[in-house]
Amino acid sequence: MSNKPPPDDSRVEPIQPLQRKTAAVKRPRSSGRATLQDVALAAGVSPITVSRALRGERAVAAELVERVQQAALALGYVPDPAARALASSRSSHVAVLIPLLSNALFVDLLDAVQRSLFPAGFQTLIGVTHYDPNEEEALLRSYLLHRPAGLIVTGFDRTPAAKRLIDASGVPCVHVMETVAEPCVYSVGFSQADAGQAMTQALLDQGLRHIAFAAAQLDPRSLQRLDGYRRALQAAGLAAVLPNKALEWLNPLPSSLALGGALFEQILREAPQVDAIFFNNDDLAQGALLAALRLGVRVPEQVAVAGFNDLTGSDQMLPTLTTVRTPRSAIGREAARMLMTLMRGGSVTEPQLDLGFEIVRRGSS
Amino acid sequence: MSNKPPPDDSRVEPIQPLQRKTAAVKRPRSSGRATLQDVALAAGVSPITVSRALRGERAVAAELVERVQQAALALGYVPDPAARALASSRSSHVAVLIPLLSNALFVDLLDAVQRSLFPAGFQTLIGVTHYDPNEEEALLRSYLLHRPAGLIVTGFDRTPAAKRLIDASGVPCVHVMETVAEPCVYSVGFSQADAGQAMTQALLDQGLRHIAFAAAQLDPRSLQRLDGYRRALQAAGLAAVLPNKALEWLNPLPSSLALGGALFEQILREAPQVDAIFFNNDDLAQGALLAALRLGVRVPEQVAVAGFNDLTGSDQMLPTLTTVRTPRSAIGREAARMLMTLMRGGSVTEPQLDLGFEIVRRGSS
DNA sequence: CTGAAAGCGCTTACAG
DNA sequence: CTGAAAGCGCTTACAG
Repeated sequence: MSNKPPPDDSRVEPIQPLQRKTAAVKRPRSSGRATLQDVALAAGVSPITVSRALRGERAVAAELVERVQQAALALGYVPDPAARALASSRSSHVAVLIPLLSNALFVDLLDAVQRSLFPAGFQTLIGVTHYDPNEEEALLRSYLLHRPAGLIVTGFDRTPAAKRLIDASGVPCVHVMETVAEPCVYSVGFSQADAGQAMTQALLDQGLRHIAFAAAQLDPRSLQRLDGYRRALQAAGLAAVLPNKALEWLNPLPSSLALGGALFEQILREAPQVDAIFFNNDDLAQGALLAALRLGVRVPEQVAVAGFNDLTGSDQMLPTLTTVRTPRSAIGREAARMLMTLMRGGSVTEPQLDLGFEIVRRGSS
Repeated sequence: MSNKPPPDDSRVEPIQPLQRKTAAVKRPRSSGRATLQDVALAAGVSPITVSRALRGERAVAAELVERVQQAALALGYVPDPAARALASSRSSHVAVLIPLLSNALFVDLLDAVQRSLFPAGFQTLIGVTHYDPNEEEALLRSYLLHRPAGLIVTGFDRTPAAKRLIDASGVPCVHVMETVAEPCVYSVGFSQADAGQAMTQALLDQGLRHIAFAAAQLDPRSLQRLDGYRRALQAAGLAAVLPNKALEWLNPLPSSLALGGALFEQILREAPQVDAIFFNNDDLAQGALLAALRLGVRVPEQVAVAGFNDLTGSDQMLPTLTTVRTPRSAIGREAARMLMTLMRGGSVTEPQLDLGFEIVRRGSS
């Protein structure tokens, strides 16, 4: 645990003059940690061989690998991430860009990513974009300076400059939450539009006919769900009966329980014929259910309510909330797995991974 | 190459002009980014001066600073974090260790930390300990290898080994959520015990006498709140009337709406004399309010309910939830500020920063 | 399959 | 106040 022996620079000093106890002379800058050099010395090989043996790169004689690993273990050697990053111009960081930390959806995603990446030796750098492409571009610019080993970004809605930054960096990148059929683009998610359509269809199948769609934030994925909603109405021949617009409440404010309650009241007031409301996110729907309790509106008898994502608490509401369960944990896990393959230089058999969704019918519809 | 390589070991060669200017025939490994060198060349100074001018370290002639900054700007120079970390054995990362990502409390904290640190050029590395000191120790071990510039950890409950790791690393460390009066320990938080006592006292002041305390997770801060609860009862002379134990429901499971509902039912069943329940976290209390609706128990007439933290949604419940508002965003912001002072080598005037709390009386009590 | 050399882009430590 | 030298601990690129 003491300082490692000074490097054996056989200087030109055959005759060692007095032992000038070099107390302050040449203080080592080293951190005291075992280095590649130390392991090499102990194993009786060159540092490069140690490097290769430990990384499992190229062919190294099995016997040497064994010896190196033993030495590394004995010395408690752990590679220095900074040195490695400098030499290879690639760090052990994975930057993850998500819109928001206050939406449980992304927290679940993040948690899953982290759980997969950390044990593999990757550190997660989290960037919050607040749904703003310009903020995302700035984050990207900043994180790319750190030469991340990989990148996970949310969706496909970004500035052209941001796209160029990603491409030019050559850093492997996986897109999450949506999938898109484009060559050389990796994505893990599900079809937001199909999910929106399926939920709407489920309400239609119950015999509901005046189905409103209420969304907040209005990010790209919200609008895709809206598309799905419209498709379902159209397919049911209802789009002609009532102009869609009359049944769509689109609010750009951030999603919240309070906003959901406000939207609920507004819809009942402005469109009393509505017999179901499909909220674009569970927090809105939960807020609506609470508002219904407050107002004495009976759900689902008077109006049915459905949400999206199956967030925590939705199964506790009164009534329990019908919703679309989205596989964000699986998305995080699979995205991490795909990214690791890419970072290793491997090839991915299924570059567009669709993990689907599930309609969860509960008490509110 | 053409030059004869010098004798393998510098045996005895005091005289050696040695002008091995290796021509740059080789392919450059450089990334193409502007380097310190480039800026130095452009500004007509040495690289060290550029380094110092840009970091604002030591005294550099104002005129040179100006010139260097211009050159850096013109070349779009941005320091390489890896090189900087390797040379200085200190990265631009700040590791933040929190128990959970699924508790909104910590998400708020994290968000505030990130907002303060990122603009100052620090990257946040997030570690989730799941309330497990051993997991925390492992994370610490791993993150410390990256030579973080700073550390933010939650509370004071950690393994002795983890404490030693922090101390030995010499990395500035700020503790959040609690404060403790110990020399050389930096903390930003509030008194969890005082908050527990104040909430209990507020219920007592309303004339409630059979106040139950219900907690999940049972992490150190939960238990401190329990202490405060006991102090309040004792001060009111109620501890003697009823043995405390009969009014305490302590469940080690993770906090959740569902668990809150279950605890609520259990308490009403097992202790019908209870006229108020103080839940250790808002999610439990919210679950209790939903259970009350389900069961037809009138809150607060039949039993009052109080929570802790004032999480999102508590003001939307039916009835709205009485709770303790905790300053986690301010804690994150101030912890980041304190840490930045420490990382700069500055001294902190108030090493134990108590940010207080606030009782929020609403409909449930 | 293995290694000597060079270099990644900074900062430290020492001198002047 | 400024700089030449050395070095941080790895990997790349080239040879053999």
